[in-house]
Amino acid sequence: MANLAETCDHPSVPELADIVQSLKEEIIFGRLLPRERLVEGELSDRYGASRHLIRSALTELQGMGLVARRRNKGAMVRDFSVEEVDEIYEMRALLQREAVLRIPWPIDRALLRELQDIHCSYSRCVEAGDLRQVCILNNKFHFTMFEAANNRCLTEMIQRIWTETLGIRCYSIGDPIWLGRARDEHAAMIAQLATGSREGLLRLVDAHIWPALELYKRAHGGWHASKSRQVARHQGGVAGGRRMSAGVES
Amino acid sequence: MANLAETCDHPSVPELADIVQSLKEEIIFGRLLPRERLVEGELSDRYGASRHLIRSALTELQGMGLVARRRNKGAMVRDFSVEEVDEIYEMRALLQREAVLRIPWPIDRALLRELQDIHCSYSRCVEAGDLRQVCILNNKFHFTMFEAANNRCLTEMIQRIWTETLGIRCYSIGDPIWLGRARDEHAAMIAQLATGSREGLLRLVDAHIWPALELYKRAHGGWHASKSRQVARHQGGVAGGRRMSAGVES
DNA sequence: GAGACACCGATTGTCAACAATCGTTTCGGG
DNA sequence: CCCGAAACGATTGTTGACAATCGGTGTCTC
Repeated sequence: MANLAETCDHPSVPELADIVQSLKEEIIFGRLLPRERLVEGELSDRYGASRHLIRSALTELQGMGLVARRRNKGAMVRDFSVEEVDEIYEMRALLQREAVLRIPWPIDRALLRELQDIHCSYSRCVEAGDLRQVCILNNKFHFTMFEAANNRCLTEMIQRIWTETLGIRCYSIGDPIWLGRARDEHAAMIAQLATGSREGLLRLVDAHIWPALELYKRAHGGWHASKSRQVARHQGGVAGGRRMSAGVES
Repeated sequence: MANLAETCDHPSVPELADIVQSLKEEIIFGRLLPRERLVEGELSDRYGASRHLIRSALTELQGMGLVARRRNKGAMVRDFSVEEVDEIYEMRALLQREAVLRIPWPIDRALLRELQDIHCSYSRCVEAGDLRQVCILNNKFHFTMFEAANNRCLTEMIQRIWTETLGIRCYSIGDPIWLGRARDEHAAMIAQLATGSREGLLRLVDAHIWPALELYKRAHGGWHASKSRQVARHQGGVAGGRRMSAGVES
């Protein structure tokens, strides 16, 4: 997830951005697992940063929906129940579908070229096994496409779900089989953009998201279904998702 | 109602919740206008709270997309260009439509009853001119309906847009004509739920959101179109909206 | 008089010490 | 042996002072 630091102006003194980025990567690459505690003091030592900075980073991650916090109890990597994951993926499908529907058709040649370039780099990194770069280029590929829909609000919502589900997709990101398959699917998308139909692209983009979900579910097995319910209760009114209550709100 | 503190666990030491709530209300009722600066010291004095608390409140409002911040320059009430507002409303329409499509049909009688009750209270408050309560009940009405779609992710996304657009809808919230019309539309929705069709409800829910947008646009006139572009640049990589990559910004 | 530079006030960002809170363990009584 | 209460250790939340930064103003030179 490339460069939040460069685009997001405020909460990112260089060091803070680094910490956020690092934690994000530890989550997506599975070194930090869901429900794992994030103790401020430990992180403070590990990164050699003041606890204040760590707190800011956690707040930011919380805002991104990656971390859940409970007052006086600390932060943990956010965990999703199977039901929640299903709901999230339904929305992801809806939004991505909408994005594809809004891409001006036939596709702009410059955009197509850009996607092809990204895909080339992507393929190379897959070969080389550079997971970190694969991740970055994967994001770039999809968001270059989604941004063509020309609706910032839509792009932001997809981005939000994208980030939230980092911890879910961590099960597929390291799987060579899945990586190869994703690469092929990207190639197929480009083909549809170049000489195919919008409907064909729609099918591809939609089909593209489910394998990671299946992998996640399999990793959690049936076990997760009951367990997660406990956790859901344990997390209480999880503050991570900026859930909001019936405040006056308006 | 009024108990943000009880439902949202972490970021809401009672006092903090109050400040956030208060600022939110000042924005929706138009006492704080878009682009208005929010100086920490001033707010600290006004609320008699420590600057630290004010900072937290601003961070929270930023997370909600109501406030934009720039490093070392402070916070301001977030402003939307006309183009952005259009994009946001398109998404609002999409999501609300999806919610209606997901409500189990025929409608659950208990839910219908609940909506009717809310609508009764709502109507009374409209008569009484209690704007604050009107707002609260309006939210409650819509979210009771949206939650019936049974997808937390969807509800949260609608909620997010709902909050973000508080500053937009402030133009209609005080208009008696609009209030009466909204009340009638709510009644019509209940009628469709009770004995009508899903398609009828869809049309109503969709039509319901546009008047506020029109009012906003009229209030800004053609003037806003050019002006807002300057502002967009001035706000730079606005950090409020958690905007993503490559400063699309244009 | 115009432009560049340096200074200054206003404002935000950072830090380290202190206070409050939670979960757990231990101790005493039944 | 079991149960409840109090004290402890581990963590998080809060505060006030200090440092860094930005925009603007005044001045000096050409």
